[in-house]
Amino acid sequence: MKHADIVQRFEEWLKTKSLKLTKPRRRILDRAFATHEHFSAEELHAWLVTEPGEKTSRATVYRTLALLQEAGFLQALDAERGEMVYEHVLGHHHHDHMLCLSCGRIEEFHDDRIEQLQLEACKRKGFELVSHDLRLRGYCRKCTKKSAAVKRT
Amino acid sequence: MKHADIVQRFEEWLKTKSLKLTKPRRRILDRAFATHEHFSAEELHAWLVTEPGEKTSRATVYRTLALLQEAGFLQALDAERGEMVYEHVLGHHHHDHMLCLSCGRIEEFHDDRIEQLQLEACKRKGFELVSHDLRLRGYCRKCTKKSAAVKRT
DNA sequence: CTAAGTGCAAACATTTTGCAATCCA
DNA sequence: TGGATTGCAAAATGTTTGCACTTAG
Repeated sequence: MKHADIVQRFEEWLKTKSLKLTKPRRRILDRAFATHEHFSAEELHAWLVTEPGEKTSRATVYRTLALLQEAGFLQALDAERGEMVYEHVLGHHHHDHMLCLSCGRIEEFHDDRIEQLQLEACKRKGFELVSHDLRLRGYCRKCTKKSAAVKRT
Repeated sequence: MKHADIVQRFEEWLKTKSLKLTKPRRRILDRAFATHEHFSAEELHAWLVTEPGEKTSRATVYRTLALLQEAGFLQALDAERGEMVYEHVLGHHHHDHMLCLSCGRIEEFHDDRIEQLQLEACKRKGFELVSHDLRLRGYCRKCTKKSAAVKRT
């Protein structure tokens, strides 16, 4: 999806709530979608402070990230580093996460069969599923290799 | 497993670390295993303050819960209520969680096939799995019924 | 014009930590 | 006796909020 479309969609969503697409919101939206990595509110704020442009307060960053989540543009993920990290949702498929305990890398994966089994489990328990998240903790390929190399030494 | 055994095991584990089974630790252990529900550090502390017995500080509760986790007696779970909740691990099988968005209820479920598929996903990605947690968010049977009843009204 | 939005700093909430006093093997 | 432990209060941390001023439409 083109960035202009994203901006337009956000503006439309805001309109339905009688909210405005202000300059700070616009800047936050732009910057959030300019990265394709996971990022935290604090990181995003740091970027905005560092990079040239209008000043944007931490408070507005947090408030706008909340709006972007509510609007379904971003999703928050607790990657267990003490702060939430965000990722794009718009135009992306659902996926789960592998968290590397060594380097902090966040890897994405997906398996429809797992999702299917989740639904079955819900049916068994009479649970009406809204959302889920599956986090696998361990060591990514790179870190596994590195540690094997150390052992060999 | 009998409580006396749990106490003994904890004492042994502590010994391997040159740590002592003190009265506060003992009291925290006892109380933590006296409930079969999920509980938070704050709740546990409140129980200890309310119920008759030696005084126990919040700090010691947090510190001891950390030890019990490290020893593999308890597991922390982020049930998304702003504080960690704990559950027994000793003598219990692994399970995942369903979190009711309406009443906060935490339901447990398990499916070996899901675990198997997780392992497969890890193999595909070259990820060395250490642990995982799967959280399903939605509405439990009770709350689903209740909301259906409201609609009917 | 005026509801909505902003920055700032203070407030929050949970958890952690420094430290002097205390305990116990 | 000395390392481990405790309680207390202060600190840490990520996030939220109250408020007076500003802005968008």
